[in-house]
Amino acid sequence: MTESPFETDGCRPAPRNCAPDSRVVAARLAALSHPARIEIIKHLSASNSCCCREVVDRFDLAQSTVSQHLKILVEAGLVRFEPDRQRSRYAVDHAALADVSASVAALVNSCCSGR
Amino acid sequence: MTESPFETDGCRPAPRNCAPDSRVVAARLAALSHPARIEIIKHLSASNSCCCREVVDRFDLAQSTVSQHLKILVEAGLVRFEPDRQRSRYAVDHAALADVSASVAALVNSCCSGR
DNA sequence: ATCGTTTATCGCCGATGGACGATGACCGAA
DNA sequence: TTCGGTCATCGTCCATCGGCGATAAACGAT
Repeated sequence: MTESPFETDGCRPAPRNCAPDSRVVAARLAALSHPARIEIIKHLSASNSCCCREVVDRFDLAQSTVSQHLKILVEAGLVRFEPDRQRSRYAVDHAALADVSASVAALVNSCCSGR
Repeated sequence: MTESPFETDGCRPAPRNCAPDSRVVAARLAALSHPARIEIIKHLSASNSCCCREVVDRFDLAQSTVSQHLKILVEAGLVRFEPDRQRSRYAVDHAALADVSASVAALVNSCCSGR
């Protein structure tokens, strides 16, 4: 794979007149909308950075499943990936995470300001 | 149908050692993780309250599809529903929305504080 | 070279999501 | 009552998700 999670699309299908913004926000929230991935994010953050195996040990999920969740998080740009010898180091991208938080806050604000 | 989306569960499946919190947050984010629903939330908020038809006119989605999206938002507690004659009035629950925002912010904070 | 470990990917499967059209209920107006 | 508009629900279809085991690649150590 090349890189950016949003190069072309990678978002859910949306009706015609949806702001592109909504698609991006939705895609990021989708990455966060699974309990296992939320826990993985927490775990990564607490450990600063982890390899896949550490996460597998923590949760009782198959290694392939964890790898898949990690991939989804990386593709959403919420987690950074760096190969390290035969390991893979995964670390939370705090800026991206903060950005998601800001996006949600902005949505909520836009909803309240319009009243 | 009987009732509340969370009576027993209504959340996504989660590995054993997921904080119950994560399931609740994930469920709410799931409701927000679709571009159409985000746009619907914005529209509801801008109009203060809408009936289903108004939303259908705004987006080119079938009435049944919009109704389904609204149902999901209501079940997630993000939108309030009130029957009004033969119409249905839908309005954003700003408190609930703010709560979601707070949940995400808390997640992000917990990730940053642990460093 | 061989083994053990770690990882990503593949294929499969059941379940869910998202879209639609059709239908029937409800209600106001004619 | 009948008609038109609004709505929720049902059934269907297709795509995606989420889980798993199996496999192969990569690499360090023996």
